[in-house]
Amino acid sequence: MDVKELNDYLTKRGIRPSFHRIKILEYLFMNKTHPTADDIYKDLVNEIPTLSRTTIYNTLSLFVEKGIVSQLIIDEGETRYDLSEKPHAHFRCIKCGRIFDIDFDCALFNKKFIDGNKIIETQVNIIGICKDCLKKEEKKTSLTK
Amino acid sequence: MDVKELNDYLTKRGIRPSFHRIKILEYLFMNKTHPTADDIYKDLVNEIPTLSRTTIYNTLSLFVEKGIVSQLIIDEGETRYDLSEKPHAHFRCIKCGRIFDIDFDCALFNKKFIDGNKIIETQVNIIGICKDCLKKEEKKTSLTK
DNA sequence: GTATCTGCAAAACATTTGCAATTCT
DNA sequence: AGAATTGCAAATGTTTTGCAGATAC
Repeated sequence: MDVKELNDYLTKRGIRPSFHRIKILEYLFMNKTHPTADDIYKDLVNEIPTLSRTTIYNTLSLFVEKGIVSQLIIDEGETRYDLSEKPHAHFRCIKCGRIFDIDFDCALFNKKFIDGNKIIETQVNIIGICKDCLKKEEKKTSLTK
Repeated sequence: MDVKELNDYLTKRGIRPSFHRIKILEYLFMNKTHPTADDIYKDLVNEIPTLSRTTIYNTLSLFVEKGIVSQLIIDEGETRYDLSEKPHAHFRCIKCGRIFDIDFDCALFNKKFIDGNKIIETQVNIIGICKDCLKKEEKKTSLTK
């Protein structure tokens, strides 16, 4: 996505395309790693030295409000952000801290109601040990033996 | 559950049953409302005036470590605590803020692995508007008309 | 009497807010 | 000019930490 496309992407969704907003949106398109506000800040501040955290927070909450970004509450103490795409599950590894998408289609994703309660969004968070960290543990164990 | 039972409950799980620990465990058995650390503190401090938040945090993390309590990450900025029972989904109402259990059996609850990644725990969080708040909204709408 | 438990006060975080400065039209 | 956007600095709220005092075995 080039700047013109990002510009249109925002305009179409009723968001004025300022320089910062385009940069943050571009970051989200390029880094589908469920970054925290601080992750985004730390990376972008190299490019835009005058950038402030407040702008990151302002922009992200605007994006959430307009529905182009969704909040992922999976860690204690910090919120992660994700471009809104088709619903999927998230896996968080307790060893390496990585969070990645899992292509799992929960029966709830298509439901509008459950027990009379209206569903807006369903988040499926899987906590565990990822493939890569499992391999590392295996190696350690076999060396110890 | 009386004090003796709570005492045994802790002892069996390798936790020394201090007065505070029993009180906090009792609270969790009696209030299955997914309280925050602060909820527990505010209620118990009436009974135990010298109680400190630190003790609540210490005790809860001990309980989590020993597996008798699980952490529920569903709200921004605060962790909720739950007696570990059979896996179920949680519903959070964005109007009234209430969080309650939903008896939904996600296919992931019984899985040990997904895509080669080891599953420790799966949390299913449904965000929406609860039955009661929907009714209130209906009333308002019909009055406005 | 030594280890454990508790609690205060301070620190450490992420996030929000008030307001002033800047930018855009 | 007037509205929207940005950014600093302070405030807020939750949780953690260091350490001292109390309690238990």
